[in-house]
Amino acid sequence: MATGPKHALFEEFARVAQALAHAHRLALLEQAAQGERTVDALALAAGLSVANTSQHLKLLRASGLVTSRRDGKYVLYRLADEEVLELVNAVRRVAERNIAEVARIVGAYFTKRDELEPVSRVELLERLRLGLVTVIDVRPNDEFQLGHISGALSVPLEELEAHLAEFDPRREIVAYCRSAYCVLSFEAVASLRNLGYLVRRLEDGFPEWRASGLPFEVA
Amino acid sequence: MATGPKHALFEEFARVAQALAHAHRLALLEQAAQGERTVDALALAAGLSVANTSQHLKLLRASGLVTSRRDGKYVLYRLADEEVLELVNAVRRVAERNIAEVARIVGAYFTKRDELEPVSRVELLERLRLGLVTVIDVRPNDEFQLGHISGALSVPLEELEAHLAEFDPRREIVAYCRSAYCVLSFEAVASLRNLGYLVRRLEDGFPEWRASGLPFEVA
DNA sequence: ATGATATTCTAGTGATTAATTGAATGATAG
DNA sequence: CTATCATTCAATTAATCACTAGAATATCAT
Repeated sequence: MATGPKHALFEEFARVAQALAHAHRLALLEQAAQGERTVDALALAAGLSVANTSQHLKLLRASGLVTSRRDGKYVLYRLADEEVLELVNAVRRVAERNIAEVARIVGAYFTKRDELEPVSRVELLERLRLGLVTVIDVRPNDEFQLGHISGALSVPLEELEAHLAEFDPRREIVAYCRSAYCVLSFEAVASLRNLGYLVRRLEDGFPEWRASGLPFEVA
Repeated sequence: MATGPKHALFEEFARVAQALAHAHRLALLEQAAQGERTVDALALAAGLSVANTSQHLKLLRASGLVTSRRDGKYVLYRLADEEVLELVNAVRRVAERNIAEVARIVGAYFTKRDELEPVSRVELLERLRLGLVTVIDVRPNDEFQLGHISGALSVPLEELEAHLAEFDPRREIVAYCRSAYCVLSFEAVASLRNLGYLVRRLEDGFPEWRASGLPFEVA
């Protein structure tokens, strides 16, 4: 119907939105936000076949959401830029606020495991500076190595019990993960609370910490 | 494939993105961002049949992007909240930055009409305060009446020539419109430049001005 | 109540498009 | 040359989608 430059632009914007409009692609974006990942790693993390993952990544790249580079045998994908992280979080916020089903899922699963407010990035930074807190990264270790909050311990959720000795029971623990609703940190908080630890979650995840310009380390 | 609460949330987020993934719905959102509009007005503005508009609006409402209320014979739609405006703008920014086709359209059409940087909201506010500038709202008058920048003149693009007498040739003119790539303000700037006026565009549009908490008037 | 106006719903249609897979093809390292 | 990693191709299946027409519903004016 309508033509003209504005309509043409809207069609392009719609393509970007379309790229976001699939649960698998959102999962891939969450992974890619952690750092550069191979197609294989992304496929594994998302539970998809490599071919299918490659197709989805192709679409994400065409829509400007991810970029790739070849490194030897591997092709590494990552978010195109931090705007993409903001975009995905904007979708999340709108859904949280305006869709009843989201509130239901969050209420039924997540708040059951952690009814406390998460720690804000600013607050964590301050408490880190004062040496008041133990920060644990509950993602798998390979994601930790791609980048993590400075001073954090790598404590993959499956190995939580093996690391208990490292925790000072009198210091508060802050657990973080990939993103706002990454299951791992909720599980970690629930387990550690049961064991009597004082523990909270960090708001959002590592990508948001890094995008905020806060101190992080690689490897 | 994957289940669990996270996947369920991703499916909900994908539904929100899906709602954005159509040029007509983006056009409807742009209209709804100006203020409360009737279905009829939205249909007219988007060039769609009323029935079709109603269907799209239903989808937008189910995805939490717009809300509606009945006022007598009419049903009025508006954006659910300002997060939605941010979401749409986040899509726009990602597309601008990462899609070559968008850069091509913008370069081919828009920068031809106005190669100057737009005036920022902060700058306009300051120059308004100092009385240095004439602000013109080039949207149709009904949108002006739904809300406009305090002190702005209603100068619908079609009536531009009839309003020339109101402009002091020595004062700079700032034109604004619905959104970042609203054609009207680009056309207005091009026409007024040809007539020798000093004129620039405001960045983004009225909805962003209002969402920033800057002074506006209704009626 | 009745007619006029505004919006939504139902159902259907035709077209388009999307997701996925397995096999074939490319690219790279050793 | 072979193994590994990734992409592409071809094909299948499924889905969904945009849109319309006409009926149905809601409200207002008289």
